[in-house]
Amino acid sequence: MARTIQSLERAAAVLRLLAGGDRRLGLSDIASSIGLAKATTHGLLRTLQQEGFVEQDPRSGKYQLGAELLRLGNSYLDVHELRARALVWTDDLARSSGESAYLGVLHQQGVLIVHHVFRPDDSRQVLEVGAMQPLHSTALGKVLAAFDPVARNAVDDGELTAITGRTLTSREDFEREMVRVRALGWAADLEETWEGVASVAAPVLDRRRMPVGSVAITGAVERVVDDGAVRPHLVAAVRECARAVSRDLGAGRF
Amino acid sequence: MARTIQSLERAAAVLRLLAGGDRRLGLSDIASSIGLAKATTHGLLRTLQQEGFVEQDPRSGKYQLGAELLRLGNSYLDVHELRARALVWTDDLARSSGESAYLGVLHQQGVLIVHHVFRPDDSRQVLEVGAMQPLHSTALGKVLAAFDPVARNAVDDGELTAITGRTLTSREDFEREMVRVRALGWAADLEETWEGVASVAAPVLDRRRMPVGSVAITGAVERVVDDGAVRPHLVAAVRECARAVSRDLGAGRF
DNA sequence: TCCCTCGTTCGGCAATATCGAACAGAGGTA
DNA sequence: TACCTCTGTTCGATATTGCCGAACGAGGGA
Repeated sequence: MARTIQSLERAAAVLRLLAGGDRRLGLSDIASSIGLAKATTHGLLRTLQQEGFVEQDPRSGKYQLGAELLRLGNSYLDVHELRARALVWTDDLARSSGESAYLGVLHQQGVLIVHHVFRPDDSRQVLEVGAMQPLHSTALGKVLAAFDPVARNAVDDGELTAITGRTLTSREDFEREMVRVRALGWAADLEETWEGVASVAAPVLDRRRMPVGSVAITGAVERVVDDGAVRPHLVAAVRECARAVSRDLGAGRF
Repeated sequence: MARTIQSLERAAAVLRLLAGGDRRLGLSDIASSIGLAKATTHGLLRTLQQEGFVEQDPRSGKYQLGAELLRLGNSYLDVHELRARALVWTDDLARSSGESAYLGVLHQQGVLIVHHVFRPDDSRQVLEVGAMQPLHSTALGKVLAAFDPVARNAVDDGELTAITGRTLTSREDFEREMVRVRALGWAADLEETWEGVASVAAPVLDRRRMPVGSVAITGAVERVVDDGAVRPHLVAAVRECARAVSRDLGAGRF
């Protein structure tokens, strides 16, 4: 992994900057943020615009992400093998549990949601595919951190930021939780990421029994938790779904 | 729009190639498809991989799109002003019409779906956000082609490929349809894209009354069409939704 | 086993991206 | 209105940078 193409790295930095700042950015802001000359940044933006990766508001001249990224992101989902295998199983999981189901994979320092099945009722829900969630506070993330050394390293290198009052923030508590997750084979998030929301997750393993993602259900804490503990039938449903997907991927029987 | 950065254009071509071919591609295939030396292509792929835009299967060495694209595509949706304004209105549209609702924008030679509300029942549905649909056969596309000169040019430059037996394939028929859509202010797709499926769409206009997208509902032809014509209350619902979104964008009253 | 093809690395050439400075135009201020 | 200060954009010279041909090692198929 030696020589990389400078202009591509810089273009990627521009895209990531535009993805971070939640509204349009001006050329000068972008140039100074990345630390490049205005003319250089303009060249990058001009090309990215021609390719559809960024768009420019003709009125203000400011730049934002382009539609081509949405199209390519969708193509990524089409190719995603894990997601394809998990489609039917997560659908069943949402149906049988009555809660919304998620499929996540490790990406950079977080969990990337690659599939999301709405809770089977008429409530208004937003799709979270493509969104990132923290590793240390969510059930999806804990499972990955417990079984995937790469994910664990990402947690160790980062901060255990407190998102709610219940988020585990000390390294000792988190390590204890990791031991527990490994022993049980599943993880829970009891209002550690969102107030009033709990979730349960289990790992998906490939043919070499390495974790490639995790499956979870998420719902109001009153429905998911009973008397301080996650309802056993929900745990069983999540674990069975994860096992089914793993089996589809070629993992041996358990 | 003069000088563009060569390596960026080539990297974009690689990504587009990977998005087109629906499975993993080898380095040699990619290099010969784009018409570059293997070493050059490898440099592009190496950088794209480091940035997360492509991933390499360690077993076969083949390349596919990367997760970062999904994340960036999701960020694009977050910034999308039209989509943000349309969220509540399309939700109401799906609810009142009982069919699934779509919001599309012109992108390259097609319609890019930027929002999709499921039909309010328990049926299994796949989310189509990020997918592309043809301009000349869908209601979403016809509306754009009728009111947006850029979209019309895209249709004129392309082929009127027959997707079903009912797709309009002659330039004369299509021009007549355009006149009709402009006169009515809405468009229909009666099994011209999918067998057994019909849809109705109306344009969303910005403050300068230029079309920036279109809103549609789609459903089984038996439910949408009655005696050869689209049910009037569905047309009214779609047009009202489009007007509401347009008003939110600052378009004057009608 | 051989052999072909794969992905990868290396090094020299020159095409290419970079940068500073100057340009035009919009927005705001006095 | 006139000024001024930002904006995004273009231009041209420099040498840095990415490009390509060829060679390498490994894997799979016959």
